[in-house]
Amino acid sequence: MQTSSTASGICPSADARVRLFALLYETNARLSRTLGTLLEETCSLPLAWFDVLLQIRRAPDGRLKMTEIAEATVHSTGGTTRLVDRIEQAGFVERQHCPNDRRAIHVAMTLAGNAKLDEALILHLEHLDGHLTDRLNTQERETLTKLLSKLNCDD
Amino acid sequence: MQTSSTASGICPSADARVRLFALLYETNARLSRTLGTLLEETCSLPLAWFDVLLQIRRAPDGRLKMTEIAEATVHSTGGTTRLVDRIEQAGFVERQHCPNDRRAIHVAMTLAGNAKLDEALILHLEHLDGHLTDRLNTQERETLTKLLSKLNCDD
DNA sequence: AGAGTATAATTGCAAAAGCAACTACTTGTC
DNA sequence: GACAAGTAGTTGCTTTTGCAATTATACTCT
Repeated sequence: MQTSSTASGICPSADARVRLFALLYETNARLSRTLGTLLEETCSLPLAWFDVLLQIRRAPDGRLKMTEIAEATVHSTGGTTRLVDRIEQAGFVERQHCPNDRRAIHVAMTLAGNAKLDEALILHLEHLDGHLTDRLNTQERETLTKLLSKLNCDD
Repeated sequence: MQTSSTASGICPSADARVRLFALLYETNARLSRTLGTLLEETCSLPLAWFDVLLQIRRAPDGRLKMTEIAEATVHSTGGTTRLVDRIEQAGFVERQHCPNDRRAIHVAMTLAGNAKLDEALILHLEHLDGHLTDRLNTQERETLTKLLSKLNCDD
């Protein structure tokens, strides 16, 4: 089986690698959309906010700098500024001055943010039960995790 | 230092399923972003346009209705209308009246669209070589495809 | 055939996000 | 210590997108 060429009689749009990427793209879009709708409707929490709150909770010391949030959520720094603006305005996070570096800002969760995230995580787990756990068993989920991890490391 | 509450002792944000979803979300975001930048810079083709062109090429008869594009690309119908507007304005697709159903519209590729897609697919395959093929072997890619397919079927 | 419902696409409006320019601060070099 | 270069975050502007309302056409049931 010949590899990437084109023009040679193979149709690149049918290439297994192209289909795999498309599948990843589409699967994520579908899952994200249904989860986003669920969180929005039941919890009034946009998916992008959920993502930020989750990243902050995961951080070793419970807070992240703006650039770290941008990196973790795969947003531009400009987009992150305004995303955090909205979440802060809603009272779920707060900006704190960073003592070591006066340019930097620590973003930390508030009590309300923690409570909201707990609430959202329950919905998230229910959603995953209906879309992930019921379709892949534990072993399959572990395999998937391993494979995606390999793809996710940055160059 | 206390982990953020959650009453029961288990921290949902560390749950393997939650991490798997986050990994999918993030992996897709990263790959899409690098591909999008590449296509945009080298080929002047937004990733969303590429996706539409690819879906149309995949269609059995080389054209799709608006709703089918919306479904396939996981966009709203309103968003799709304007997305197709832009692609049409650039000359890569054209709207055709549907003889059976006067409400519906067939979207088909133009010669320029086909050429552009070919060009983009070459870049896409190069990108995949650097981000997919070099990290997962054939077997692993097949496994990943199988697992994602299970997740992708709609309810 | 006609009323009522369902479907296909579009449009107005508003929210969200990126890029590039900018400010403020830090670090490295001489 | 001062100047150059690098880094953190914000803002202006523009593009893209979704949601809800709208229009036009098709289907269904009596």
